[in-house]
Amino acid sequence: MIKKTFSNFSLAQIYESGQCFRFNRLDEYRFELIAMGKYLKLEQYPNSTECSFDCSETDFLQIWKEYFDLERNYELFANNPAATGYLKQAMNFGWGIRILKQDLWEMIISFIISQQNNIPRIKSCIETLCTNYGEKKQTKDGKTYFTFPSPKALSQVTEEQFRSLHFGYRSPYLVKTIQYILQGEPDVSTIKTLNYEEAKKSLLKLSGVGDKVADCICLFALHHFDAFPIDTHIRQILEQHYPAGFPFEQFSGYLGIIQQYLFYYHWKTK
DNA sequence: TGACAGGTACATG
DNA sequence: CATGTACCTGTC
Repeated sequence: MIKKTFSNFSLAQIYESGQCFRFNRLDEYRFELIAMGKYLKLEQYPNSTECSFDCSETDFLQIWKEYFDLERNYELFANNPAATGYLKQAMNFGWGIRILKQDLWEMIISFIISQQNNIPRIKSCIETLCTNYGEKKQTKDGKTYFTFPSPKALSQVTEEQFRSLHFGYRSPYLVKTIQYILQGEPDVSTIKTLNYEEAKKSLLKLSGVGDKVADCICLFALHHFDAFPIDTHIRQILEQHYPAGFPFEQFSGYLGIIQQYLFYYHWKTK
């Protein structure tokens, strides 16, 4: 266990913000995460700035520091004078949210599954994928877990098989997208080098990826902070609280974080 | 029972 | 281009 201290960092809020589907709560202050081929246990007592990572110092520095976006100063955003009213409340409420930097391939598949779907079912679908097609591994405590399946592993799955695993109408989207990516059209490693607009354009070529899913992928995998995914919740917020229009231009460079504050606040207070 | 859940593809005008 | 609609499935 290594312990680190941060400001603007809350495991509970990150967990509840719903950006990661393989982040689970074990009890009030303990969480588990399966990501980047690893199993990570985390602990943070309520209202504590200290967080424990059950991993080596090397893994912390090479993987988790970037994954949890720990180098970024989230305080700066709160000091924007344009942050007033509902947004100000949302920022104060979600003070500990970080934008995770998750695996691109995993986010493409996960957010295709996420459409017209609720979080428990999204999670269950993804776990089904992992247990059926992921790599079986063991933690140092002997606990079994499954990594997120590779493109090659998923290329064997037919539409009928996806349907039998309860993916519903998303099944053909998955089959096509997996095929496109395996053929390198678009090329996933190239997408990582593109700017926001180009990356989004590229992602929109995939089947089952529309405006909202593309923005989620841009934000949660590529860290394009100008991506502002508009889903049903955000649409409601904009209609209710910003009928004259939301001042997007005031938050250039961190619109994605603003989106998460708004989403989380609305989600938790609905 | 039917609406709804972090939408998208496809068909029309 | 903009609007309308079908679509799997589980839960309340």
